[in-house]
Amino acid sequence: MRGDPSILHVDLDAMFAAVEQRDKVSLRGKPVVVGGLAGRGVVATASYEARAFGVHSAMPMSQARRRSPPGTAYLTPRFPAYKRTSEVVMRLLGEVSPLVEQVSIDEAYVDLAVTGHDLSTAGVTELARQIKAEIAAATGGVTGSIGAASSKLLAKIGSDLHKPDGLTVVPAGQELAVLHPLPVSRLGGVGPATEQRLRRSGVRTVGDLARVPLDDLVDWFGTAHGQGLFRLARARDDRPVVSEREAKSVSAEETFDVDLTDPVRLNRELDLLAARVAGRLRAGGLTGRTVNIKVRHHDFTTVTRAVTRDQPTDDGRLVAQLARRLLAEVDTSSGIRLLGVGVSTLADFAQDDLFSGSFPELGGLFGGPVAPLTEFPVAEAPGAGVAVEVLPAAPPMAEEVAERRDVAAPVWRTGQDVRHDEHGVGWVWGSGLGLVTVRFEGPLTAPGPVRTFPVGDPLLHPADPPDWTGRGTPGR
DNA sequence: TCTGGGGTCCTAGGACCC
DNA sequence: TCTGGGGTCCTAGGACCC
Repeated sequence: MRGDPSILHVDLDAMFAAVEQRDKVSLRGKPVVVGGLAGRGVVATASYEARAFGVHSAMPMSQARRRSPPGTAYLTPRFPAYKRTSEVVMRLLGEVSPLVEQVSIDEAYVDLAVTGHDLSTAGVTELARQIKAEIAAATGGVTGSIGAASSKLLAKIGSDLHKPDGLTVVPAGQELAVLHPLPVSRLGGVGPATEQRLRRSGVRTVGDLARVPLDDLVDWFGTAHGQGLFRLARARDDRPVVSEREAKSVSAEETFDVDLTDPVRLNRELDLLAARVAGRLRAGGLTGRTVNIKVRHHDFTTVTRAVTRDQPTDDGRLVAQLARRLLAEVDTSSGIRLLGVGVSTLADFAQDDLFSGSFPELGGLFGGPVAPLTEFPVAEAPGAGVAVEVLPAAPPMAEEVAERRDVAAPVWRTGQDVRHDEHGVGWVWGSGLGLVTVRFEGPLTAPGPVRTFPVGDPLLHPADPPDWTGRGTPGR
């Protein structure tokens, strides 16, 4: 905690609704609800006129419609417009200080300590007043509330204290006086579950929380959360303002208007989501090793599945393929309301390029760069079967051998998958390293020639993989 | 017509390695 | 041949935030 109120928290008031009211005169002074208008939509932002009727963010739209008076405007979000307004404000804040942490599209912390501004309470108050006026002028009337304090915690609480169009400066030394009367739910990180647990022990205000021993908090909430609450209740918060944070995951998900059961349809949706995620990865110059799916059942129970590969990817077809495998592990027969695809364990460079050369020596497979996808000519044994054995690189696993006489069907063993396309080219598809032995056989006769290939990584193959689904490549 | 979409962080358990 | 302990990676789930 600092000795000056040198951290600002700037929060635009009901931003989505405010932009709509700015852009359409007839909406001013009226209840405006922005969010998903379809059956399962929720409220993203309600204007203050709508909030008076009990409408708030995250409320189901159906409920918002019941609460709102006639004449309420229901609008689908126009993100590009909000983004432009956000950029105007962030640019403005960047002129106040070089250290600005944008938390979301409508919120940011500004560190004044790295500037030459007067950090007295009066000085900061005047500065915040100016910033508020500039925001309103630059955005055409969208207002922001500002809190200034000696920590992020108090700055954020301050900006919330007199919304909308509010300004609260917490003088150094006054933190506990401001904090302790507030309900615990005002602390960042205290949601419904934490609030409920605290209430069970008679804790309602931050002041109450400050009287709970550390051991109890750790008991109830675990080490990290427990210690965090202990500190926050005492206004101990030295989290720095950080301007750049690296993304940790990229994901896309969709809630369907009606629950889906058709596996073909589900797979198609998965492909679309995978393509969206991959496109955003590429746009951000990112690649990731872990592919996740999220499945929400009709009863809102949610499961996730994940698989981590050795090499990162930004290839939508590969993400889709892995996502389909993961989905195959989940029982979808009773109806799916939401499907999601994500990529995590991100690397910020495309590793593909490093290994797109020729096959390395076998020795290189063990710990070194991996080979491209292994191809083998199925046509070498026309009209015959092909036996494929996949031997993992690690000797202890060598007894796990996948064997299959018909490579048209997938082989599921040791994470490997064998296919062939209509051109008579077989593919080994998997993330493991090792050797694949292909034995070409005549029908019901003695084994034919045996060839051994290093198993590489499909991601690294420069050519388009074949369409294993038989339904065409997921389109864009 | 209850419950969006994009994220972050934490925990717990198991595998694996030394 | 009764078995320890720490570190790391991975997966699944949950709480939380805007």
